[in-house]
Amino acid sequence: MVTSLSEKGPFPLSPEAAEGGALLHDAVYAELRWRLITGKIMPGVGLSTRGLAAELGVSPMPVREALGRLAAEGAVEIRSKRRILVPEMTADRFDDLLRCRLLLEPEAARQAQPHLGPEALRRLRVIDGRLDRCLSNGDVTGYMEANFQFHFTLYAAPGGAILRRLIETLWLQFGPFMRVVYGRFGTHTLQDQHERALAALQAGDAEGVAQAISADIADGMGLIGRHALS
Amino acid sequence: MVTSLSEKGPFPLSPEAAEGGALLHDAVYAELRWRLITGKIMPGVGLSTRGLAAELGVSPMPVREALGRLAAEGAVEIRSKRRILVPEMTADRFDDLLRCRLLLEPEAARQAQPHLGPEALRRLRVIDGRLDRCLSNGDVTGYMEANFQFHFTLYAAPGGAILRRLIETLWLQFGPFMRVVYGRFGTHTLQDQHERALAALQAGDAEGVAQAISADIADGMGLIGRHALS
DNA sequence: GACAGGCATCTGGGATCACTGTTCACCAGC
DNA sequence: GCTGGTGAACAGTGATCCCAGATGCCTGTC
Repeated sequence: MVTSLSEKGPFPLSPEAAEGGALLHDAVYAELRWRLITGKIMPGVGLSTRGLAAELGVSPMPVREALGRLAAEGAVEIRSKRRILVPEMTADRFDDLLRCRLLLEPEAARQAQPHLGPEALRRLRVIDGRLDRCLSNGDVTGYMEANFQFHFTLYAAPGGAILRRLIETLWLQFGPFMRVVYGRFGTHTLQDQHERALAALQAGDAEGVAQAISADIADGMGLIGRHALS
Repeated sequence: MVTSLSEKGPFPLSPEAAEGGALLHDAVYAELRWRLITGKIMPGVGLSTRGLAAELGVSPMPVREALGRLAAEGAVEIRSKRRILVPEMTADRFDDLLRCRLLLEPEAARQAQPHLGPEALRRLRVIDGRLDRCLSNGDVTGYMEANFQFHFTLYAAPGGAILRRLIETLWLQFGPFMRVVYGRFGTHTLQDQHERALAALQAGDAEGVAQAISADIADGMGLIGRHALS
C-alpha cells in the first residue's frame, strides 16, 4: 500500500489534518485530534488500530503511534490489552476540566487581546456568523467546529503557543462528552457570550474579553454539562 | 531480546519509571520523562531511537513510541528526518513557559492546600531537607529531583490530576535548560521560597501558599533563567 | 437449565525488514 | 587551497510478522 493518501486525498482530510505535514502518523494524529475535539468519536467506544487503519487507508503502524500520543494527552485510555477507548466522563473529571478551562482560557484571551487587530476581528465575526447558523440549523458538529475555531482564533498570539497547546489538550478531553450533551439537549438552548467578547475586543478591553470568555465557558460547558451529569 | 528489564532491572529505573507499568514503551516513556525533568538530557543534543534503545537495553520500537509521545508534548523536537533533539531554549519560549508556570502552579497549590494534612507536611519537610543538602553539596541533579518531588507533592490533591499533568508538561520543557543554567551558575545562589510555603501550609493559609509558590517560581526560574538568556 | 472450563479469535505490543531522505565526508575540479 | 558535487552510511518511517493476553462463545457436566 503506497497509500491512497498521495493519490486521491485519503481520508476526509479535515482542516486540522491538512497541515499535518507529509508524515503519515502526523496526518493520522491530526485527523484523530480533530475528530475528538469536534466530538465525532463518542465516549466509551472502543478504538482499534486495525479498524482505524482500514478506515483511514493506512497501515496500523501510524495509527498506533497516533493513539500513543493521544494516550499521553489523556484523550484516549489504553485499558489493559485489547481495549483502547475514549474515556467516559465522570463528574470529578468534568469539574477538573472545567476548572482548568476557566483558569487557562480567560488568561489566553487576555494575553492575546493586544495582538488582535481589525483583521482578526473580522475573521472572528465570520466564524461567529457560521456558528450561529449552525445553532439555528441544529448542526451540532458544525457548531463544535466553529466554536473551536472561534476560541483558538481568539487565543492566537505570538508567545502563546505553549498555553494554546495546553488548552488544546483540554478540548481533546471534553470534546466527545460535550458532543453527546449537545446532541441530547439540542443546540437551541446554547447561549454563547461571543458577542460580548467581540464587543470588548473592539473596545480594546482585555479584561472584558477575559470575563466574556469566562462566562462563555461557564454557560456553554459548565451549566449544561453539569446538568447532563446529574 | 526478552529484555534485560524483567530479569535484572534493566536501565537505571528511576522513581518515575518504576510506576510505568508492565508495558515496555511506558517504562521507556517514564524513564525519558524523568531524565528530561531532572535535566539529565542536555538541550540541543540529538537523540536517536537506535542509540537510546541500545542504551536502555530494549528494541527501537518502544523508544520510537516514547519519543513520539514526548514530541506531542513539545519535550523533544522532530526536525526533519535524521534529527530528533531536545529543543534549545529561546527567550520567547522561556517567557511563555514562565507565564504558564506562574498561571498554573500557584493555583494548583491553592487548590491542594485544604487536602494537605500533617502527614503531607511531614513528607514535604523531609523532601525540603534533602533539597537543602543537595544545594549545599552542589548536587544539581539531586536538587532538581528533590525540587520536582517537593512541588508535585505539594500539588497532590484529588481532582487535580489534569492540572498536574499540564504542569508536568511544562517541567518537561524547561528541565534540560534549567539544568544547564544551574550547572553554570552553581546551586549556592539558589534561594527557594519553600520555607515560606511550608509555614503558610501549616497555618492553613491557601493564599499564602500560592504566593510563596509564585515567588519561588519567579526567583528560582525567572530571575536566574532570564539572566542566563541575556 | 445454569455455570464453569476450554478453545478459537481478535487485538495490541514488540521485532524485524525495506525504503527514503538526510547528512557527512571525500574527492575532483577550478 | 577552497568549493561544489556525489556517494555512502545512517536514522526515521511505514509495513509485515509473531506472540502473548484477553474476550467471548461454545460445549459439557452437574
